[in-house]
Amino acid sequence: MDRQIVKVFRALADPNRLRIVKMLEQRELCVCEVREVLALSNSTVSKHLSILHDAGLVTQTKEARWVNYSLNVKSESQFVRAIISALKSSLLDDETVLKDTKSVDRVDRNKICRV
Amino acid sequence: MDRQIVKVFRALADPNRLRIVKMLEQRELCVCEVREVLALSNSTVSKHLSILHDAGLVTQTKEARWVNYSLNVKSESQFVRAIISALKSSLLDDETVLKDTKSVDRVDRNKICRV
DNA sequence: ATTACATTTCGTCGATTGACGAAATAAAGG
DNA sequence: CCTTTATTTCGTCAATCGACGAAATGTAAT
Repeated sequence: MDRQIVKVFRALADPNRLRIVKMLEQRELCVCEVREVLALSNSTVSKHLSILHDAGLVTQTKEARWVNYSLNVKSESQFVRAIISALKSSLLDDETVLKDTKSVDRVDRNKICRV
Repeated sequence: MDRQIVKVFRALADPNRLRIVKMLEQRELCVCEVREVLALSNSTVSKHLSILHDAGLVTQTKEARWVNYSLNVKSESQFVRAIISALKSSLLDDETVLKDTKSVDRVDRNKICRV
């Protein structure tokens, strides 16, 4: 059984990781920005992003002190692209997602990192 | 957070339930036919199908002694349809799925139900 | 070189999940 | 009506998972 596909579904089977993916539809984020919006600990957020990365749903790049995470919209995997696309048109009026969207607009790593 | 979407991902986060969905792409099946192919207990299979049904991925109809399960390709939910479609074009050369496909062709409730 | 900062990893805990066998349920078949 | 059959539900167990704080790591900034 193809472990990658199971990993994708597992990655998205958690509400907080779904929220992260919806946030990353908006823009690239670092761990502490995600932490700020989700109100979880740094370690928990880091673990969530690691799971999403391992599933191939997000990419990570280093920029100064920050590791930036982006949605992997150009994945080699057609399956991953199809899932990301399906999610893009979903949860559009979900209350939690809408609230997160506003928070993503406001959050600024230069004001909040460290803790 | 929309519980239905989480349910869909959770439902598909288990390898055996993925196998069931791929089997149902072929044809409608009853519990004992799925049991035969997956080599799991009746109760486990029943539970798996219940989870898939609750997520909106499969439909169930009663026919004589049997409850038949089918893939919900005409779901009201565009999201569910997109996921089913994404899976349709995935796992096409997966060894386990290919083996299951052959077994589905052979399995016959009139010869195997009961335990 | 040292310090500061952002992230990752580790260990622990309580909750959840997939497996099973037994019991219960639904209803077809005789 | 009674028996048989197929399925569902229940209870238990071991494994996994998401949360946390602390420790470790990587490296930019000074």
